[in-house]
Amino acid sequence: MNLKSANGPRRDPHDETRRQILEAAGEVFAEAGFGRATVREICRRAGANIAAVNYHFRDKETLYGEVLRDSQRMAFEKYPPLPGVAADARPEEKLRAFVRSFLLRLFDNGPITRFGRIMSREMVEPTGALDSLLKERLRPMADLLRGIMAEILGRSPDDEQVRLCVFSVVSQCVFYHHCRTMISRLFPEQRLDATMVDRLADHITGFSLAALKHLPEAKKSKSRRSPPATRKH
Amino acid sequence: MNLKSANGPRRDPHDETRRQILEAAGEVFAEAGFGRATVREICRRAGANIAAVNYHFRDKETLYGEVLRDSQRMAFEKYPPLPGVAADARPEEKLRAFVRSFLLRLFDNGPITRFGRIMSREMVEPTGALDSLLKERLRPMADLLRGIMAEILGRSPDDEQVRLCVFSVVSQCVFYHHCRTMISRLFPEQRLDATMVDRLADHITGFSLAALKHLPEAKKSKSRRSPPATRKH
DNA sequence: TGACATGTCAAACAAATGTTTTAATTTCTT
DNA sequence: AAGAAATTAAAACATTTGTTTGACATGTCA
Repeated sequence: MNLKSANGPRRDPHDETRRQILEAAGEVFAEAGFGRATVREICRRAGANIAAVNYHFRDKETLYGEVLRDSQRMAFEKYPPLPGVAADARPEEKLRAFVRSFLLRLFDNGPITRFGRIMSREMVEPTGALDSLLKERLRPMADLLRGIMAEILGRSPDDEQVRLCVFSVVSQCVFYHHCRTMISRLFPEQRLDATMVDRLADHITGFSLAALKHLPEAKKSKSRRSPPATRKH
Repeated sequence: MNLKSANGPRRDPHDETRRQILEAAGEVFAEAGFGRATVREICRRAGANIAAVNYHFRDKETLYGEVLRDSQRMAFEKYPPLPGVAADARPEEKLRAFVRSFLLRLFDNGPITRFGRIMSREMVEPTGALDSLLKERLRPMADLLRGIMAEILGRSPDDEQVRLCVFSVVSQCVFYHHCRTMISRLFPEQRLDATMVDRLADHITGFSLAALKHLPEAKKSKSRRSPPATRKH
């Protein structure tokens, strides 16, 4: 009888091969994407046999799922959405922290970069591994930002303008990472790494807050929010 | 001697197979990307033999290049960057037209959709076919928008803030198309098709112009820190 | 008509890939 | 230490892929 196929291999603390495969898979998937990545290359970098992937993980797809889960967890552990921001802080401050963390999550050097790389590909051709990530991480993130935006605008989180403004902020955050090859070619003077994060965060929050404060008035659909002025003055 | 490999096959006007392969290849490349697309599927949809791709085009890669060139030409013929805008029009009006055309180019129904789909993939994993497109189309577009933005801001086109604002506008345009699978899942109420283009264009231009008009004054080359947000250092 | 270029087709080729198999080896338990 | 379980290793398997080959068909023009 084959225990592996039923319960998977034992998770010994000294299971080194499995860990190294996960590490190597992170690199390869981030560089080549799921389709172009090969288990042979993963095993080569892990110093393991070709059969190791199918033994320690069920198949390539399951391995990919674990890689995505792992890199996502690392990224959000190091860069939570609102690091050290008081719950009652001004929404403008929350927005700035949110944008900064977002950018850092994408431009951090080291293994965390994988998360951004893999996510970029998931946007274009999503895999099944995206579903759980969406529920666990992305939806709470979206709700959080929607709440911040609603507070700044003095509107309901379900308002259409709030949703569009969420898009406007998020789009600026993902753009620099997602389109970085195009940016580098069209604007070689634009640096795109962790050292630029603060400057980019300054611009994005400055640009967005200027827009949010002076947006042309649109009809409020179902405004159920009382304090209309979180204004500074 | 084989003339095909030297000069390519004759371009007879009644060369139907070649045209149908180009058409089918457009579909398949847009749906699956260069890597996942197979010449067998392309030939099947074109009703042609498997050898047809290598006969009429040199190989899969050359075919991809012609598809990209074709779809790009169609997209910009139907939606030029500034359709019917006078050269001396106000920059705000130019910006609105630019954004609208940008969105239409991505969300047009029909064969033009392919351009957006293929470009999305080129962002994540660029191929050699991107180079010529970049020089011919994208750089002029970028320069055009940079000029508009410089005029609105009253700054030099080479100013860093101008560049960052270009990014802020372009990012909002590409976002809805590039991240449409994510948007659909997180915000099912958000429609994403040609019927939404006008509304999206209104929001993007409104948001961006509000920001541009009320941007906090930045020095020419130094970043600024306005709010009392820094806690760590 | 007959040579010739051009296009089409079925088949095969060569390389790559995920996975499985089967045996050897290591590790753990008793 | 002995047997069982877990892990590793080499090889092979089954597909899929882009590409090529060689035969055949078709149209053109002397």
